Amino acid sequence: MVIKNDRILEAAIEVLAIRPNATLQSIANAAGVSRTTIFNRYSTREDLLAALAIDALQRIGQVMQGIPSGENTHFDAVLMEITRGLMPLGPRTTFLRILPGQANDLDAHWEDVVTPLASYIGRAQVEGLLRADQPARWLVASYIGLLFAAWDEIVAGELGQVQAARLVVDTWLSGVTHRSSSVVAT
Amino acid sequence: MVIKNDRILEAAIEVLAIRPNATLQSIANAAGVSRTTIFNRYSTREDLLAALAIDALQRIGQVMQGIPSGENTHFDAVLMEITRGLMPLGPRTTFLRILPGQANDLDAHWEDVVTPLASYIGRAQVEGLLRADQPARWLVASYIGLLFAAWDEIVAGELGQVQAARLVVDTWLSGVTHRSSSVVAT
DNA sequence: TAACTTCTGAACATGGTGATCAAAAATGAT
DNA sequence: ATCATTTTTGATCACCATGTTCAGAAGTTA
Repeated sequence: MVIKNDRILEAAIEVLAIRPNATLQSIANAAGVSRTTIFNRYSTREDLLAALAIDALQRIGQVMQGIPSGENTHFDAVLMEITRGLMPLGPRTTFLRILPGQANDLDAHWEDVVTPLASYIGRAQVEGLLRADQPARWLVASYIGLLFAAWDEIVAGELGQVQAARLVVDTWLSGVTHRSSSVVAT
Repeated sequence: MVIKNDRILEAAIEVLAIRPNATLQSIANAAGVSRTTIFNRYSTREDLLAALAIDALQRIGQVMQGIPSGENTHFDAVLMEITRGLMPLGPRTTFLRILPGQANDLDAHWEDVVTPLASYIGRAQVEGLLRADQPARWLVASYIGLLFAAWDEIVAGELGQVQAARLVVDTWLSGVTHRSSSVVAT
């Protein structure tokens, strides 16, 4: 799956990040393109928004593809690498939440995109690396939840990408309760 | 702070949950009220949306008020109680994310609402109950992140409120790594 | 140059938002 | 019950973003 770099999408991300209600005209201006051209490519405004979300999902998916499908030899290390790879995508993922959530087929895309992670986590659970007293689905959901939290903090300027990745992995694996040593090597 | 039960707000929650782009007219119909009346109370559409968000925040704040400000004698128990209290608010909190996030003053409201939790967590950190190698701000953010994850799962019908609360607390405190016994009593 | 595709600007219809206002309905006080 | 006040209502209007159509310009490929 090739992720193409569309001037319109890039401009839309910029403009909508500042003003979510921005006009298609203003997006067209930012993209250096006619408003008609936008309609040529995305028949409705909602289509454009959906394209933004799908683009974000594809980039997430691309990172997730880096997850090995074999044995979990270096679980923590792999998890950290994936998490680091995801950190830069924060600004793009805003649209996954702002989007008209209705019963769109984004959920299905999510499933696809997160599949490698879900499999990886599921296997780790079977192998005894992750606790088995929680639903596999929750393990995935909780990781994603921390991911969104980290993205928010990064966008808010409260965390750097490296630190954020470390916090996500560390918190997800070990929780926030005080203990002498961390599971993940610093 | 008294949270009033506005027919318009309740109708808006219902209608917008199904179709986020619903017209004010349809909301008015659902509320059994004239469209003009909506404008009398909320001067713009965005105002109405903001009112929904603020309402959700107020309800969250009300639960947070239940956090004791004294010593942390039963940290886990208090955390669980608060988490359980928050679980039913899932559907209302959708608007906190769907909202035109721009530079509205919702962030400030957030700060206010979460203050009791932040203080509570900060104190627990000082007392050695929670790990001190992570920013206090992240401890709060990660909890909220798991909260949103749980709300999503509940709305998706994947979890019940009781189980979801347990997962949030358990995961936040102890993480997902396999260990023999849970920190939180079941 | 010629065939073809994409982009563009203009014009138009549609529909939701927001404002205005006088009449109607509900509320409240005496 | 009467009167005064407030709220609601329906109707009308202007405005603007969306979405459509289309002929011509610009760019591409052969």
